[in-house]
Amino acid sequence: MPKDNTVKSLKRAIAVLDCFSQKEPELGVTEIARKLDMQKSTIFNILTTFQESGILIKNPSNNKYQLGYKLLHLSYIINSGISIREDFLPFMKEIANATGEVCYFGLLDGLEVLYIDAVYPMTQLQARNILGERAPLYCTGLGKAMLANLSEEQINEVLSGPMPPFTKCTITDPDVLRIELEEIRQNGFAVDNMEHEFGIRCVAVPVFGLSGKILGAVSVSGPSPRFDPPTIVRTAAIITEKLKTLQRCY
Amino acid sequence: MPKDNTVKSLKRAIAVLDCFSQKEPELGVTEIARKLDMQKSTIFNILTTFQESGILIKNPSNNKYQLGYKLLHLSYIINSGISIREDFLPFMKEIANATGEVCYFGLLDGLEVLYIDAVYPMTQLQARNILGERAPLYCTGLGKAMLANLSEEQINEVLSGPMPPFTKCTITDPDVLRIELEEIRQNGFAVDNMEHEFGIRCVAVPVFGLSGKILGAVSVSGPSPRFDPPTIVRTAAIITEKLKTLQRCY
DNA sequence: AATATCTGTTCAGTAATACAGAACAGCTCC
DNA sequence: GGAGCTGTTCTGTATTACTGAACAGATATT
Repeated sequence: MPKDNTVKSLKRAIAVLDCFSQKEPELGVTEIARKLDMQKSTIFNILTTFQESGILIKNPSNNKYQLGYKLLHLSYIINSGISIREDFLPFMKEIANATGEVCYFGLLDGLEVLYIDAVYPMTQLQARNILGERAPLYCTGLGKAMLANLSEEQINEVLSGPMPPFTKCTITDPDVLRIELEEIRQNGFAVDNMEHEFGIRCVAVPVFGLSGKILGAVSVSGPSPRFDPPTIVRTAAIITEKLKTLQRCY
Repeated sequence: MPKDNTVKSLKRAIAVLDCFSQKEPELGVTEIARKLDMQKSTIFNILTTFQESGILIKNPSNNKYQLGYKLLHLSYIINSGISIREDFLPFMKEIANATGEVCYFGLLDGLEVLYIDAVYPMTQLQARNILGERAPLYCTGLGKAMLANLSEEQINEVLSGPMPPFTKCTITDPDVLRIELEEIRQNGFAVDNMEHEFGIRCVAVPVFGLSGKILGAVSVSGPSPRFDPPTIVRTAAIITEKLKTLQRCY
């Protein structure tokens, strides 16, 4: 039996943190205990510790917990360290203004899309912050652009996992997706045809690091009526062209 | 000996997280062990566990660790839950445009300022994101506006703690600060006279919750030449006036 | 209004495990 | 080539985290 060098009680505590989501931002002791199939008292001790340190906040009115401001601060430290974010910002502004649509930039994190930034064209109002949002690889433009450039092994892992349909356009058949991934590699861009959000089409171009490995992707998305096939091809060309002008060091 | 209901190994792990800062975003095993006066192997196990779960990332080139993207995601969940943020946004835009200077909004978190948002006037380019940044209470406009409205006990705690000077204008004498806090209470606004950043003046107005407790503050700041005493008073009046129009539910 | 059934909380004993400490390995710099 | 760093591995022991049951407070039900 090899040693695994991990602190198991810490693993349990992190599992507790992972219970919180946008849909369930507030959870109680029993709720979490049921989710993780653990003892109430165990969860209670973990929650108390997290609360004392500011990682969780306890709502006194209903005794439920939510993620605390300390996490916001930790995230700020990361954010100020993501230099790639600032490098891409002017570049994204150009794309947003050249296309007149929203431009997204996402990184590959594990086997998920991690949204880093959204830039709106001058004509649109800047909306909410999306830094830190996540989305699956199989049904988003950014995701498919990255997925197509992963190893066969990683692709299998994604395609063999659960792929719940987000809209009636979501591609849930692994074989159909495999064919599309080949097309993406040949074209150099991926298209999301309302697969993640109905009525929204999206074109995404992969971004590679200097080592040749996939880093992330840049996309432009908007209402489907404005995104007919010719527009899609033209938009992909614009992004690809602008990407070439970008000096990077990753 | 009363039970404390906390998981001590988790406390240690959180202490490890707290070692990371903007100045030291990357730390090694020995470095952390020295900081916390703990065994190297203990830190190693904690770091390994954090890394496996994505909370920390290990840089393979130098074996140092940094905060990972999972924290970014957790912070995103919080962010989308801070409704006060969106409530204040249009209001801050009005102030930024009415004064032509940057408008800040911060919450009181513990005994520190937690920056929530910065809005730049139309004439200035939006700069970096500051959500999650922190600053002390004793030497910032936002901080002093809040500090003046805390309990005597909390004020003592801040004034008796270390108050390192950020600039040559930073007020480090508790007695001088006490007099100023009284002025702030009477005037209804606080002034930061280059105490945190040299050359930058700032006017801040406190924001109270419905219960009457201090929640945070709103400030306007800019280069000192533009912020002479009459301008400061006028700016404070603008913020106060706009604040009255804000319907809140906190 | 009284009971039932949820919550969150406390506590003591035991089984698990986290940590100390030493030894090893890989690296850089003298 | 060795001396000083790193990070990593490993084992025994003492700490302590978890189990499980009992209690308390709130809410819902009858």
